[in-house]
Amino acid sequence: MLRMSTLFLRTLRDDPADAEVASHKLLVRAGYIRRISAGIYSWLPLGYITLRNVERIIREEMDNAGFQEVHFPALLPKDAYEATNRWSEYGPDLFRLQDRKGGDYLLGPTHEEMFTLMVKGEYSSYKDLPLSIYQIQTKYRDEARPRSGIIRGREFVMKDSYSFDVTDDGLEVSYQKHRDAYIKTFDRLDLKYNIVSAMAGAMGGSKSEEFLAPCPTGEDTYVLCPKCGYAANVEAMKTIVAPADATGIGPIEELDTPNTPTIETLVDELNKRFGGGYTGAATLKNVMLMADDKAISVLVPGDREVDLKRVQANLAGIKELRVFEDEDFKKYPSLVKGYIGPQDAKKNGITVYADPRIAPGTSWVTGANKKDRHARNVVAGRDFEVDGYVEAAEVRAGDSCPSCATPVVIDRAIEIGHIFQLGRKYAKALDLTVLDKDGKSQVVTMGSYGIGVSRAVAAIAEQTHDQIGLNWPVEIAPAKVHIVATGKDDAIFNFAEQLGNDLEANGISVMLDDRRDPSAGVKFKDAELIGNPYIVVVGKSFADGKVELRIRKTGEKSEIAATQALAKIKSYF
RNA sequence: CGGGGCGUAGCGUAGUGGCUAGCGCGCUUGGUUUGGGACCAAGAGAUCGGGAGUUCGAAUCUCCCCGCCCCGACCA
Repeated sequence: MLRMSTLFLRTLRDDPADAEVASHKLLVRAGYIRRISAGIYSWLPLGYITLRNVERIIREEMDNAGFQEVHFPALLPKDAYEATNRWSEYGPDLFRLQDRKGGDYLLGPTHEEMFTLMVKGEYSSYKDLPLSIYQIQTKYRDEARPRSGIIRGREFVMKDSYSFDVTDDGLEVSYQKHRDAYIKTFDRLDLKYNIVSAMAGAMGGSKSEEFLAPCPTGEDTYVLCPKCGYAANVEAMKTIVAPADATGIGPIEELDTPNTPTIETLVDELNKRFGGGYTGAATLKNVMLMADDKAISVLVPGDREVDLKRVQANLAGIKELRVFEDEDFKKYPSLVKGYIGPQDAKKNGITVYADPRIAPGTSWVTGANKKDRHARNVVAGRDFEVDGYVEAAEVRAGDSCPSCATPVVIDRAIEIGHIFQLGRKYAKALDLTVLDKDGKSQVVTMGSYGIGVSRAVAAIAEQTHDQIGLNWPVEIAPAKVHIVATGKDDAIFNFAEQLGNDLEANGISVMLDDRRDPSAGVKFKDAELIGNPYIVVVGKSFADGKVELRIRKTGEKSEIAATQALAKIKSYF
């Protein structure tokens, strides 16, 4: 039983000055966490109990799914990370340090390498697979910008699992098992979430889905179809456009368009000249990009910006992608800034990628590759060829759902889980092979699956809190029942103590406010701030043999005979 | 890394060159209170982020450094 008279806890009346989001403010005010440094937090008793409750649920669901728990150090030698190139590729996000002999070490940001090596050390036969193992570990990433309290820290707790299979089909099965386990886990954590398709990105591999907990303060944006439920990360959103019929469209017509280097000026000029009807969407924008020192051109409708993240996520193997700078234009003198069109791209040897909206047969107004000149009736596939289609244009609310064409909405969320089919990248790099039935060596295929444990605490707080404080689900709260004893009558405190003991004897965790000094108001405010789901007030009506029951979530209050309290509360669980 | 803001007691803050750095919360002691963050009285608690400089005099002005927050870039 948590007795508030001795609990290591100080609640704060004011919001901390360095907190912006609700979970951060409330977790600090209610005495769950304290900041140590940017993105690094300590857990006080209430916070640590809550964190362990979340861990417990995750652990139970992983164990139920047949995954086995192991544990790695956070402090690791660099060797394995050199084999997969991540010692250099991970860049400044990696916490690096040296031992007294000058040997290089790191604080693990994620543990694919170590798990791969662990399995390599023990197993060498197809008969041993499939295997899924996991750990709950503190991870370290020297984030460029930690933010939002515990939502994005430099030290955080993660549950990471890894699956090992011989075949692609086996990987698919392991992946589905994890997906199912995640659904059970997040349901038990009482989180609202969407499963969205994502891009595998830096982790390598193919299929990937994110579990996103919708929340206005979340830092991920994703696309959601209100009708069919299609959900996708913005990078992974697909654009479906039917090819157009260009048979009636006349030949290219070059126009004298002085001083129209931007889409706005061009549209104004076109409308002046042709009596209206032109919008930015009718123009074709040629955005020049540098992709790892290679110049590429990306075509998007003029009313949309290029989303670099989408381009990068959809073009395999590009490490760095940036827009052209003046220096780059100097290297390509034939490109007339503001008047570039795709018609001459072949001459310039530039690879042209187009957003799917630039479908074959669509007709555009675009640059004529001469200063102050544009061209209209420029038809894709007739007047220019594209080397490839790539999702490039920014995604907007109202864009068509790729599966049912309903206008989608864009929502914000916290990423609480991410599951990947990694494939053989790590196994190959670290030479994890098993012998198959025929005695032939096979490279193992892997999946990797993460849940942000400490982040989940914040996400739950974000989704459940209200104006007056935290408001935990029963399984997460520091205690299921919060007993508030008010007044100064010893009989009240004795009864509260007895009720607490009885509840605990029945397996119901209790926090007891047995402080003698604070006024009733202070105790009520604290109870509400701390956010345990059931509050029992033993106070002024105790003289009439009654106590008050409150349900934190609904605000519902009721009086009940003190002698009935135990039975009544037991019936809640 | 670019832009913006901030750093004064455990927390929230006032203080734009002047005397002993002020207030609220919290904390200690005594008293009065006791169902919605009580009241009275007396206290403890601050090298004003650090260093250098300007000045008769610096929390306050200048320079350098450090730290924190927000937006962006970046990021399982």
